[in-house]
Amino acid sequence: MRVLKYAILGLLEQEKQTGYDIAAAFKGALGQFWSAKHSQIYPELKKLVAEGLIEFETVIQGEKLEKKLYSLTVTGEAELKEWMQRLEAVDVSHKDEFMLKTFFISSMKKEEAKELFSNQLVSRKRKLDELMRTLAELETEFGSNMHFSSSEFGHYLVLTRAIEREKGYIQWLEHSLQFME
Amino acid sequence: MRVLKYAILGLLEQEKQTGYDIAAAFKGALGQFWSAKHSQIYPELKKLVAEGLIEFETVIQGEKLEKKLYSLTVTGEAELKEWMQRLEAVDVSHKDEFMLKTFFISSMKKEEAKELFSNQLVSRKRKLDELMRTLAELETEFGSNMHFSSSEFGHYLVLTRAIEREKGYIQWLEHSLQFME
DNA sequence: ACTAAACATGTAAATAGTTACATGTTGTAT
DNA sequence: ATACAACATGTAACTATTTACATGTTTAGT
Repeated sequence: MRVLKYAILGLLEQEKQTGYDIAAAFKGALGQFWSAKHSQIYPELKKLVAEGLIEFETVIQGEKLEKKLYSLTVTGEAELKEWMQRLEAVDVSHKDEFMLKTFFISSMKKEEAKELFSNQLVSRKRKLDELMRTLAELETEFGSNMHFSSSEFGHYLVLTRAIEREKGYIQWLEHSLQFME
Repeated sequence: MRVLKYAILGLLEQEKQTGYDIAAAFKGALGQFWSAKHSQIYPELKKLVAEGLIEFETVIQGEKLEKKLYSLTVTGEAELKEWMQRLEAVDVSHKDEFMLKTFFISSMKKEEAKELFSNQLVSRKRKLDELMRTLAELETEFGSNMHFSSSEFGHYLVLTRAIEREKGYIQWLEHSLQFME
């Protein structure tokens, strides 16, 4: 699949940046749906240079710190566009360890299950809170009338999706807890 | 993490079964949240036997087909219980290639984006339909008054979660399409 | 001046997961 | 009878991902 490849191409299309910057991007809203560690990013960058999809210029930061600013080549841009338009099948299993445990709920006592679900509910609510705060920041910075041509439209869509996802999860947890009385 | 290990232990706790049966289980509702191919399952079974968590008896099917019926050992059962009660942190990135594309929506023309979203909407609706049919089957087979002690309670919870997840995704897709006018 | 956090880049080793290779049996429908 | 789908089990090679090892610089705060 090489999804990381396209994640990097997409990030570089938005802006020239270093491997470190890419790793940082995965810590933001994007990280809700894709991420990679620097140990995977640096080798991938090397590979993409070898394939001619990206290139870099070395920039001196401060006195002597060499950093590599990567950017897309024409070929890289074309490959990104091709991937963006590809209509891929929805993949089935979004792995979720908590739901795996849920499937085996019959092997637990009712009180243990409640404990597990309550704990998950707390974590999910905390996460939702965090995401809502990020959205609020985005809205104060760029205004709340987002539209297709806003530079932050992708960011906005991803955040709203993450928020709705958490809300849905929370509702299901609460409903399931009620089911257990 | 060794999550597959626990998936297998959990399945074997429900019932003695073969590697093939385990692979089949991942094709059902469970597969919405965890799955593995037989090429990963068979070596893992071997490893779990070596670790003393499971054991098997060889059974002859028909004339000469040897199949291995695996079951939990006492140690295996204990390890499963320990994992079930563990309160793990919610992991951040549920990887989703479509949402990665969404993050890069600014690199697309409006019409391309609409096409992408419409296509995803169709796929998601189809998937929702499938899940709803599975739930209907479950309800005709076991009745619709599910409770904690129903043998199919885990199955039911997983299905309802998968359904709510798709509904949420669909709503977000529709809302986002409206946003693009 | 010092210190801690953030910036910056890599490699090595291990685990996890997918695709491809490889083989044979059994049950069901025609 | 025969053919096809489902049952059944494995290994090999490759790709993806994580954890650990390894090192050095710059910036901001005290």
